[in-house]
Amino acid sequence: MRLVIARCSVDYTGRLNAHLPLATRLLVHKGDGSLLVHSDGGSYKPLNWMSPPCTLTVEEPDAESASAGVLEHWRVTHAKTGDALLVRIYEVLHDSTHELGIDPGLQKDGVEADLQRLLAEQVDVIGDGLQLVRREYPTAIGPVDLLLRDPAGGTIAVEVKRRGDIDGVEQLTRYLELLGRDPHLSPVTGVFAAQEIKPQAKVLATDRGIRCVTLDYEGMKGIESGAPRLF
Amino acid sequence: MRLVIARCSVDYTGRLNAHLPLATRLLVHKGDGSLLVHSDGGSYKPLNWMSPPCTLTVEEPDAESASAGVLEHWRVTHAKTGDALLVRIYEVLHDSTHELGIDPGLQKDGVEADLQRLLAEQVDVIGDGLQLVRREYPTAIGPVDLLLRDPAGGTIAVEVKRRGDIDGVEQLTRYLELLGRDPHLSPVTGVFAAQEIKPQAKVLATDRGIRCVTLDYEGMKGIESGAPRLF
DNA sequence: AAATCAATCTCGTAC
DNA sequence: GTACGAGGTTGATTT
Repeated sequence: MRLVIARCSVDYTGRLNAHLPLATRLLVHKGDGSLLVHSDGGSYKPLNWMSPPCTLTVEEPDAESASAGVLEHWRVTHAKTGDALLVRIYEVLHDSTHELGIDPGLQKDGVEADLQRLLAEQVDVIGDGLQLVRREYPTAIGPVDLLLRDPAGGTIAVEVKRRGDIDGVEQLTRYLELLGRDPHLSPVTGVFAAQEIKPQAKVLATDRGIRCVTLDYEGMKGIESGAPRLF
Repeated sequence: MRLVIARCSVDYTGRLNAHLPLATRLLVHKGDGSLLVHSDGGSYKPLNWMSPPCTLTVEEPDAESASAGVLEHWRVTHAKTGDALLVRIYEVLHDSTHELGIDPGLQKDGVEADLQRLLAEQVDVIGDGLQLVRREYPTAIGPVDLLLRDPAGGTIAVEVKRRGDIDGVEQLTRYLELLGRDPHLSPVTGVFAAQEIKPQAKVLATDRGIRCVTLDYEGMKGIESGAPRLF
C-alpha cells in the first residue's frame, strides 16, 4: 500500500464524467491496483476512486500540463469497463509504502438474516397462537421470509426487513396476491416486520390491510441467549 | 489528517456488532474526527469506520490488554447514536499528520437529472409528433418525470431512470393508474426510458402495456451540444 | 458469470 | 431537521 499526500486535480470518465479541481488530498494506492482519493472530511466514501481490477501507470506530463506545473500524470484504467481516472500531481507532500498482508476480514452480527432467524424462533412476537410453517417459503416470484398458521386455520405471510420502506410493502403485496389464490393457504394475511418502519411504508401497508410490527433486535436476542422468562 | 499503519484489532458496536481480528491495517483519522480502517485490498469501502460527528480518545490499555501486548486503545464514539468503535493498537509501523485544507468538491455530469433534462429537449427520441407538457408533472403520489401529448390527443407518462429495474416499473404503474382516472388526460400510456433496462423490468413493463425505450446518453448529449443534424 | 438483495450503506435534495 | 430517492452504489449469496 502506497500513501501519497499531494496537491492534485482528478478527472474520471466512465459511467459518468466527474472532475476534482486542484487541492491537497490523500491518495491511497492499494496492493490490488485500486486507487482512492480522499479529502480531510466527509464519510468513508472517497471523493473519487477506481475499483479493482485496474492498473496505475505513471506518465510524464505533456508539454501543456508541464508548463502548468504538473509533475506527473497518474492514469488508472479499468480494462473491463473502460473506466479511466487521470490524476494530475502538482506537488508531493508525503510518499510512503507499506506491507500490510492479507486481512482476515470482518465478522458481523445483527444483519437481516439474524433478524429473520430470531423471529422464526419467536413468532409469538407477531401474535398469540401462531405456528411457523417454514422460513423462506418458496413461490414462483421468490421466497416468502416466514409463513405462519394462525389458530383459525388461516395463513400469515411475514416480510422481514431491518429497515422497512415502501419497496418491502410492494414485495409483500405481490406475495399475498399469489398466495391468496392457493386454496390450501387461503385466507392469507400479511405482516410487515422491521426494526424501523418508515411512515410512508406504514401508510401503504395499512391501506392494504397489512399489519406492521416493529422488532426489538436486542430484546429478541436477549431471549434467545437464554435469559430467564417470567411465566 | 493523521495516517497510521498499525497492527490492530477492531470492535464495532452500534446498529450491529462487528469484529476485526489482529492484522496490519491503515488507520485514517480525518479532521472532522472520523476514522477509517482500511486493508490493502477490496474496494473503497473500509473494513470498519466511524462517521462524523464523532470523537477519538486515546486511552491506556487496561491490565489485561496490556499484558496481551496492546499499546493503546483508540475509542471513537458517536455522541448522537451511541455507536462506538474500539481499536486495539499492538504496534505502530507508521504515523504522520498532514494539513489538507477544505476540498472544493466533486463536479458530476451524467446523472439521472441530466438524462431527464436532455430527454425533455429531445422527446422525438420516444416517438414522432410528441409534445412535452411538462417535466416533474405533479400528482398526489409524487411527480411524473415527463408528461407528453401524442398527436391523437392522448397522454404519455414517461419514467426516466439511469438503470431501469422492477421498482421503476412499479412506480410508473402507480402513476398510470392515477393519471388514467383524469378525463383531461385519458387515455394515458406509459413509457419506461433508461440507459439500461434489466430483463425482468422489461418483461413486467411489456406485460403491463408499458413501452421500454433505451437511451443513448452520449448520443443525446452530442445533439444537445450543437452538432449539426441532417434535415 | 449473471442476477438478486441487503447495507453501520452514503449523498444529495425537497419539504 | 426529516424523509425520500439515486448511486461510478458495494458486497454477499444464489442460480
